[in-house]
Amino acid sequence: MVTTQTKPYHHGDLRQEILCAACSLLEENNIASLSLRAVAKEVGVSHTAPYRHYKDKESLLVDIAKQGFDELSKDLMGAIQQHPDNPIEQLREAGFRYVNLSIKHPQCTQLMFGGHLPCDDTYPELKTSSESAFSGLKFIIESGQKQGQFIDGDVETLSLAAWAGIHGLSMLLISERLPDILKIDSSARHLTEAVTATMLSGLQAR
Amino acid sequence: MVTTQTKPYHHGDLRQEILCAACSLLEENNIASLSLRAVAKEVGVSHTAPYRHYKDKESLLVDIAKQGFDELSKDLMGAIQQHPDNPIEQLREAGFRYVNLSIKHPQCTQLMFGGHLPCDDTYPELKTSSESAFSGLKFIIESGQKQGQFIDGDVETLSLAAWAGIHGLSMLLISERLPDILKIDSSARHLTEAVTATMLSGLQAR
DNA sequence: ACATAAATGTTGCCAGCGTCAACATAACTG
DNA sequence: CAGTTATGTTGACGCTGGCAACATTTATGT
Repeated sequence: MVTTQTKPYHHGDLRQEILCAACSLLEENNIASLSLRAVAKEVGVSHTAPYRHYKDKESLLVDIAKQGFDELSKDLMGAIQQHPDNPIEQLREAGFRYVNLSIKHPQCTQLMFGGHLPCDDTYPELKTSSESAFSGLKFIIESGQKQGQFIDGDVETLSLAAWAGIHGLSMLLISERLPDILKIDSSARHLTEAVTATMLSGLQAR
Repeated sequence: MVTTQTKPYHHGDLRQEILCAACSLLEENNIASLSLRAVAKEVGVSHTAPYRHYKDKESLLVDIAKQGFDELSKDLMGAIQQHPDNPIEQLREAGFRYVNLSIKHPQCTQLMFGGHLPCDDTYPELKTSSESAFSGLKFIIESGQKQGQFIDGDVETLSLAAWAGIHGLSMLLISERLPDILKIDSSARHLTEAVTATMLSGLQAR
């Protein structure tokens, strides 16, 4: 009787609207200054309406972060599909996508990795989403090892090495703590190329 | 006439005590839940006393972060001195120290890199301290290039590649977002060794 | 159909926070 | 020793996250 199948009672899909507005407001400012009340006002509901859809502020933040991890997973899968059977190019492309996504949603990235959320099993769905992203990288490393293009060694550990390089660059770029000289002389793409190349060189069998 | 030379008026070096207490409380919980009022209570002064020494809460956070960068710089310098004229071992040791410091002060590390503070020229002393830490890494890379142990290339860019790898590992470790399997099977030291080795392999001339 | 329960949204309230203004006191300076 | 400055306190303000009580809309059972 309604347009979408899950359109609830009064407002329309308020949970989704809250999530969406929260993402916008988050990127417009930063995590610290994101208030549940501002989100409610943005959507046009009372300041306690969000509590009908999220237990507390943290639950909303978790949902935002989960969305970020899912988008990251999708991007990494895209990188794999873009270069079938070519782990080297897959890893290079994955690096670009990882960095690009971080730059596109810096505040969300900080939320995902900045220690703002508990990482134990309080939110199992968040853990699932984040580990799914990591498994994309693992797949690339494993493929490369099978094809003899990457060095042998524990898959988890080598994947972590690759992840660390890309992740570190992303975090440094959005932390804006890089020396000016790097910001002036080099674009993010150029720096990503350089970092990825170094990493690949360390991973490749020879 | 007094025990230390800079003991001011009523309290004793209140600024230092506030800074110290803030660091403790920060690591006991997290950035979000660190309140100026709690710091004041911890030190035993009224809730506005800190404003005589810090313009606002952010200024205090900046001071904490600056202290973190200075400690990092010192640690990296120590790594250089520990292995004179051996850039490879210097870089390996620097990696260990970087990761260890992050694990020792995870909340402070998040404060330093988590996008909680403005990174423009609002706080020049913070920028100075953070760039000083980076220059330690640059020195190692440059030495290695001069000795022919590291590949040629732009020093800034190669240093960034090294920094990214170490930094990424540190951030992933303290974000506690690593898959369980890595936490169970591997100690932080083991993971650091692996990541550093991969990075070194990518940097070394052959 | 209609009564009842469940889901959803609002109003009002509370404590805690950062911060400011006004005031109080201690230390330095002439 | 008077006056200025540095330091600390009290009280207030608006904002925040969150709870309780209430209102309204939708779903459900008979």
